Amino acid sequence: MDPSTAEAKHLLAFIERVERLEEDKKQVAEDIKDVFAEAKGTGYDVKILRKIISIRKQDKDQRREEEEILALYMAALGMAD
Amino acid sequence: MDPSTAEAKHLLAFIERVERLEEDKKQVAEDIKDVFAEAKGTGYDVKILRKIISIRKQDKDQRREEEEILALYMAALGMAD
Amino acid sequence: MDPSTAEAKHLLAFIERVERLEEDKKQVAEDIKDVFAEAKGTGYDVKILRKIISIRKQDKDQRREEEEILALYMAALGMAD
Amino acid sequence: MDPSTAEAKHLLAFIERVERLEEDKKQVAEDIKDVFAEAKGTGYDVKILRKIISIRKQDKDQRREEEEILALYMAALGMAD
DNA sequence: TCAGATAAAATCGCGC
DNA sequence: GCGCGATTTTATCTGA
Repeated sequence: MDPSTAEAKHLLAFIERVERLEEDKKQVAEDIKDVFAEAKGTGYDVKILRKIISIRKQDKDQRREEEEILALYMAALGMAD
Repeated sequence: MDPSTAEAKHLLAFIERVERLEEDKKQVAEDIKDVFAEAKGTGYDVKILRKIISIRKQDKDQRREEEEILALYMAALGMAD
Repeated sequence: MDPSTAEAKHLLAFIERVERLEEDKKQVAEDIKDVFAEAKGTGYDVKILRKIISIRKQDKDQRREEEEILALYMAALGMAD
Repeated sequence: MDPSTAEAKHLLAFIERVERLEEDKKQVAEDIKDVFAEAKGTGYDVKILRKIISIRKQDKDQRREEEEILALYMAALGMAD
């Protein structure tokens, strides 16, 4: 594709937007690692921290799922939510 | 590879074992679909069934995770479990 | 829902049938992993094994499709197959 | 653990920092999906876009690696880079 | 540094 | 046909 066409520029714009966002994501992932490293330096057991976070996440997910099934039940019973 | 060598036969044996197991897996997946189809025919809402199953699974996972973190805590405290 | 009603028992029966089948499926999936692990221990490259299996699967699908097309032609020509 | 202790607050602070960062990461991931969705709406084939991005990433990694090798050679030859 | 475990992406397939 | 969910593959990460 001729890179000077408007078409090519349009395409490149999308690609570069994604690439920038992926850079951001990578950066955030590194920030998370840094926090764990800092916690470890303060004496915390990283494995336990991860497990706590995982359980808290499951709690949240479970609550969300329960709300969803409630909505499904209400829809099945013809009730607005 | 010459398919008459012992090497080739050995390789083929692994491949065919996997292929048979994948057939089994596919069969089980179809059985599951059949059960949902039957439930639907009996008047159940398949989406709700799936959601219930999903929540029950989360319950089980959560219980398992809680046991794991308990074990981690006990290990951290130097207690056998 | 009152879990003692026939309705609830009926529902639970479906759910438990699916759960049992999902257990089976999980078990078969683990068996497949075990075979790959064994092959790996024998010196095979698992990634390549997977590739071979995938290609064989494609071949089979293609052959099946060609047979179906052949059957269609034969039917169109009024020939039994 | 008594959640009112300084210790518990300290722990919670780490956990919440990680949780916030994970929220951020999730948000960025969604932004990426949005860009792809927009590109799709403009007529692009998302699969191809992903392929292009993947190739560009490989190129970049390769270029970086080549620069590193070059630096190694130059260092081995006693040349500053 | 590597294997094993874990998590993330991409692809596939179903149901709506 | 399109989103959504499930599955599979790929990448990342941790512990030995």
